[in-house]
Amino acid sequence: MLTRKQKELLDYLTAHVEAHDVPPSFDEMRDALGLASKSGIHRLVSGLEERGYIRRLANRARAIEILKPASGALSDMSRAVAKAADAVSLPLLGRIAAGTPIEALSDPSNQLEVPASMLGRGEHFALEIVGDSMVEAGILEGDTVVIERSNTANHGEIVVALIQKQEATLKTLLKEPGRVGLQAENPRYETRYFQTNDVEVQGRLTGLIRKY
Amino acid sequence: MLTRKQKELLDYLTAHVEAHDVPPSFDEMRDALGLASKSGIHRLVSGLEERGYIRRLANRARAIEILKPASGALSDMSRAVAKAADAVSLPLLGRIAAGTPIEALSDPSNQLEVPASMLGRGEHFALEIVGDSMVEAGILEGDTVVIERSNTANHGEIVVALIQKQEATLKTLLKEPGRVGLQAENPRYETRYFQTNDVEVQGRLTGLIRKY
DNA sequence: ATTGATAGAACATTACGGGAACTATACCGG
DNA sequence: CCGGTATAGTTCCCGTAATGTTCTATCAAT
Repeated sequence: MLTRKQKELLDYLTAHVEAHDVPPSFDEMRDALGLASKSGIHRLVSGLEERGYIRRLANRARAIEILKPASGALSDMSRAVAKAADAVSLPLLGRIAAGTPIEALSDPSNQLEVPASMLGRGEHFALEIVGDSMVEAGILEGDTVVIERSNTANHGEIVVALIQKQEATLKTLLKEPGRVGLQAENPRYETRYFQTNDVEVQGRLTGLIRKY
Repeated sequence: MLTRKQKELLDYLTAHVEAHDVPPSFDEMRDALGLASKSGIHRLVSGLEERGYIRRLANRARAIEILKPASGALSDMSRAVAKAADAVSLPLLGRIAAGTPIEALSDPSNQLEVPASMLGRGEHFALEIVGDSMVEAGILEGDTVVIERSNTANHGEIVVALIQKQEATLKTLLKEPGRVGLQAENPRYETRYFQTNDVEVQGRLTGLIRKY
């Protein structure tokens, strides 16, 4: 319902009221959002009012009342604590390699903590890398990759592909007319080509985590 | 009640709002469903509105409100669990490359969320990689490395080393009698050797995070 | 041919940023 | 109460980018 900037302002408003019991002035909002002019703030405030998140009195200083607080807002005290919890737990589904299907590992205890910033939209899961077929792309054996579930991908993206409904592998996707290629990032492996129907994209690579 | 595509879009909408607190734009929806044009999205959105699953303001960016969330959203095995997990916020101190000192970047806003499991006991910080001197170790330009502050390290470990109190670099540490070597993991760079006193270990590599 | 579903592009509208002029309110001293 | 002044809020302009809407072409299936 809100644009990014509107949400940003609402977050700030909520936090400011919690901290000071008084809504901020336009200039304070301008500084808080890093703008150089108040006019932009005015528009954002109008947008929030239009959408019913705040109510205000015209021409009155600091006359903003918050009707629907920002959902993610926390009080200043709890913010410091909660800052450490901005991560998400993903299911570690198993291991993946060239040539073998994903070992099912639906043990629910296998969860991986992932920084929330690594996630895009949609559903994600994690896989542990086996083998060296992607070393040239900086993906080593033992690394954990974060996959965003998706049944489409663009040419050149690294994807989890299911070949003929049997073999799952992490490769660079090559979309060509009438066929698709799965390219290993290692000169010792050859690119394999398949009929478009034989390759099913299960997800695309979103992040990588390695522990030393 | 819904077509397959409509349900797919509603699932995505629900997930996006849950994750970002902000509805997606038409372009984001287009990408998420793997379409090449926004016109299809427009029709799906209209369908959802007509059937009462969402409400929206005409001509307003991201002005979609979900009335009936997708119920099956949680059923998928690979859905991200939106619960807080143990993570820690580390200061992103700057960037590091072979040959240049760390660019000071003490902007406190540059914080990186890191899964707690990646950390050891001591103090940690993060650095962004510049250059390709460690590609053979799977460390690429743009990656973020997690460093545990330490002034000692073992032979063969990858460390942040300060050379002659001037130049900071990420290299493999070679401890030899009477001297130390700093080895790039790239055949195009030579291993450099220094007097033991000229090389100061600032920390050792603990983890690596990459976002695609 | 007809229908349905996109792709593609053109077009319209909104969002956002900076700047400045202007108005309204609060406050202060006479 | 009055004027002066500082603070706060409003409105307009411009320009650019992002976003939303609409139309036509295309293609596949019937």
